[in-house]
Amino acid sequence: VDCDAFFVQVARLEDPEGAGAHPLLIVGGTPEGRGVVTSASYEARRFGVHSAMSTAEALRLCPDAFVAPVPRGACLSKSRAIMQALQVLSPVVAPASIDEFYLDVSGTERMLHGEPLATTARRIQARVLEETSIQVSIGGATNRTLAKMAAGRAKPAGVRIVEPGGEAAFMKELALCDIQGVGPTFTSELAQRGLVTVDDALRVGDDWLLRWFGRGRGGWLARIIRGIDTHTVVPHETRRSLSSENTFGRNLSEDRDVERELLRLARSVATSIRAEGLRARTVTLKLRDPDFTTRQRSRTLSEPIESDLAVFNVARSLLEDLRARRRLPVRLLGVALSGFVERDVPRQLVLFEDGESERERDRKLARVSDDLRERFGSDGVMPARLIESRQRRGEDAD
DNA sequence: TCTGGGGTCCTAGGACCC
DNA sequence: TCTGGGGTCCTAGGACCC
Repeated sequence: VDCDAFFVQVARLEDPEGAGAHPLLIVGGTPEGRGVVTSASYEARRFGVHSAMSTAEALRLCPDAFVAPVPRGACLSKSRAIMQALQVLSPVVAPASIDEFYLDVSGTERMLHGEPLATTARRIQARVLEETSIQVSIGGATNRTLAKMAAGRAKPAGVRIVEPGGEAAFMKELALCDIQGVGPTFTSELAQRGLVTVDDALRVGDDWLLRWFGRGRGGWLARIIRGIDTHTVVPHETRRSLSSENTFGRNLSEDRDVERELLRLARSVATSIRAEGLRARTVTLKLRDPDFTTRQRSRTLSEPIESDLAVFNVARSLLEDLRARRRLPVRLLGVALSGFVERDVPRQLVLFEDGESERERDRKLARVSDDLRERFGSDGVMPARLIESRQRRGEDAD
């Protein structure tokens, strides 16, 4: 189940007079043309506008377009609402991203008196629209990757079913770059060997695919071009990482500003993992220089952490490492956490404090401030240095 | 007024262990 | 009178997806 131009639909629901009133709509970036397109209306796409393109370029192609910011919070809650609607309709639902969901409906044939899958799909589609006002397209197949590609071919507002046994015939319609998992790099490597369509790859034979692209990629390709895919729909996949990053309006050159933004990001990711009841062992810092060079550095601790302070301290030390190698103004900063442990698992006793291990005091402070923010809003409590920076900007800070 | 912010998975090399 | 074979964990980078 794949939402049609999800961000565009949500932006329109959120702002009917603005985004909702403009057929030519770009979501993402600013009207001045900074940033990139997250999603564009189908009308705007006719001008060649597509997601990930810079908004400046999109506006050159489609000068009359209305530019709306990404309604991030509304998208998240809408996504959850769709998830809930789907869970009523299908025994197994797995979200694949904010706007796509896989449903395993095998075993429901008897309950549905053997109705065709397309009929079930139409009903799900109508139901989601009714409950969430979001229009979706649905693809059906005997495996996940084909269902996804079928949904893509059904857009907008369509249903496409690949019947059992029809997998290979469906794949023959496609170019290799249409296959999910074949991106720009693989596409051009394939083209260098003269392979553009699925038919080309079938003709050349598995031996050559394996020889040219290796056991991993070549073997995967040989299977997928016949419609063979072994992914199953697993309902509750556990989170692997959680991150927060920001590209600044202008590059930061003052160390003080860089540290302050790092503190914001560290607080944001740490707050999120606490909300999910997790602790993390690995902290990754991401840094983008003005020339768009992107560098990362990560550190895995012997003990998992969850407090703002511990995450910030590790991130700051990683930042120092990176900035020691190349010290330029900062375009982007990001902090990611991974290597999660459930908070409820008992903690290993720390034998040697290494200066980066978290103290009970830090955890308590973090949880108390979570509580205060829940009761008094996100500004209910914050580090002094963030308050100072607001005061300098003349904002109210009670 | 080029180039966002989330993610997942894979690979390769090195440290380290038995 | 050189340096096996098996494994895990970690880091960094990259491809890919929405």
